[in-house]
Amino acid sequence: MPRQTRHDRQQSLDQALALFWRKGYHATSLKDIEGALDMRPGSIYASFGSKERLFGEVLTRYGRQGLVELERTLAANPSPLGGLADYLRALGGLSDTPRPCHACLLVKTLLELGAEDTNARQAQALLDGMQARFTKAFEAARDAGELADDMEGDVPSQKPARLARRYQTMVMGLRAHAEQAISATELHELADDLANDLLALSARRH
Amino acid sequence: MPRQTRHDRQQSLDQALALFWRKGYHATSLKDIEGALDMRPGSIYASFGSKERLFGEVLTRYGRQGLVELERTLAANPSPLGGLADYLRALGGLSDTPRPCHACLLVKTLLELGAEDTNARQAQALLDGMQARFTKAFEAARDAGELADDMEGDVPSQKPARLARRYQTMVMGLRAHAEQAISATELHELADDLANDLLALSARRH
DNA sequence: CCCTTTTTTGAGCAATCACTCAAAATGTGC
DNA sequence: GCACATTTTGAGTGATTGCTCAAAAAAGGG
Repeated sequence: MPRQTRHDRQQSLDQALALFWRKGYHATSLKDIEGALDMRPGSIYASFGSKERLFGEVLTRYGRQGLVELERTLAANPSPLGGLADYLRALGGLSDTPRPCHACLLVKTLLELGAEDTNARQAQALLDGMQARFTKAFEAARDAGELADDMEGDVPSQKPARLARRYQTMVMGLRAHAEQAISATELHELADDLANDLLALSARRH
Repeated sequence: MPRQTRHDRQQSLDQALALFWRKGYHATSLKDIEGALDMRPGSIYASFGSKERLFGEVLTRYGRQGLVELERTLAANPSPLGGLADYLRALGGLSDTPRPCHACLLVKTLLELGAEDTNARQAQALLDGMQARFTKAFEAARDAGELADDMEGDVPSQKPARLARRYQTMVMGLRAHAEQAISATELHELADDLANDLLALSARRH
């Protein structure tokens, strides 16, 4: 029977996540990781293989958590468009919570490592997953009649996939903005404005 | 009389800029810099003091160039709101030009180095400068009667400062989005959609 | 309590990091 | 061509990087 390990793998990943999220990939040294996980190099390499692969697992974990949170927010609101607006507003509350970092780890990774790196591709794939979910939500909004069709025929720029792209642009921008020295009040205000612009998509048809 | 230097300072800065922009701060080693500038360590340190200070000068140069480009775009269009829309569309054309990187160096720096770093603060200050210019443009738009005042009184969310914040959010998001593996066509489409959303601010009043 | 299996340890590896400095090279004024 | 002032060189600094591996420690099962 395998002897039980001293450290919980998921917990170690969470600690590594907080570290990478705050400092970024390159600025996080193995010394830092040793300290955060309270593990010696040998154990770390036995468990995770390399710094690069550890970061990969961290990214996956982060991506899954983010998707779950999005799903929960959308489920809490009967209106698809309202759910998306709520998600924006929730991001505006980022500055209140004691997160390690306000910007999205996936975006940070993509920008730091460049599009060719393996882990950056992983981040890219996870971002694509988020965008796919956004598209589904906009489709639901359309089917529920929440989207204004300005003219009779369907307007290309109002197609769910393109709305989702614009929405993700806002989310990325908002979270990057949140990394700046900006007051909690101003961030709330900004998120609220963005949410209202989104809701105007349905209001405009009247 | 001082003997003339073998290298042009501005040209060296441009080469360093391309390097830092592509690889980020930490991933750029002095070996890389030596290669790009064709200078030996001693010369580099005599000219720029340290890697950190070199990066600082690079940021300043980048920021100034960006502001000049914004100014030119705004000046080319008699309508302030139209100018801002043009700037968005110009960013959508990023993927065509042979730039070292699509994302904004200031945002990359802010995300990589975290808000406490000296150079990140510099990046922050330059971003604030951009935002201030956006605000001026929205003020001009309002004074030209280009902004819809949905109700009679002034709507807080339509104040120039808040519009500028939202606009910068879009710019940041768009450029971060451009770092992803996205086709040139899709990026144009996205930038165009964002520009049209912006112009809708004036169209809505009818 | 001992044996086996698995995990953990931590000194130490080669490579690379940002950086220094005395010496060589290179212009300028005379 | 010479003397002076300045720039450029590049081998080499100590520190740190990600990582290895033989040995020690720690849990079952008997």
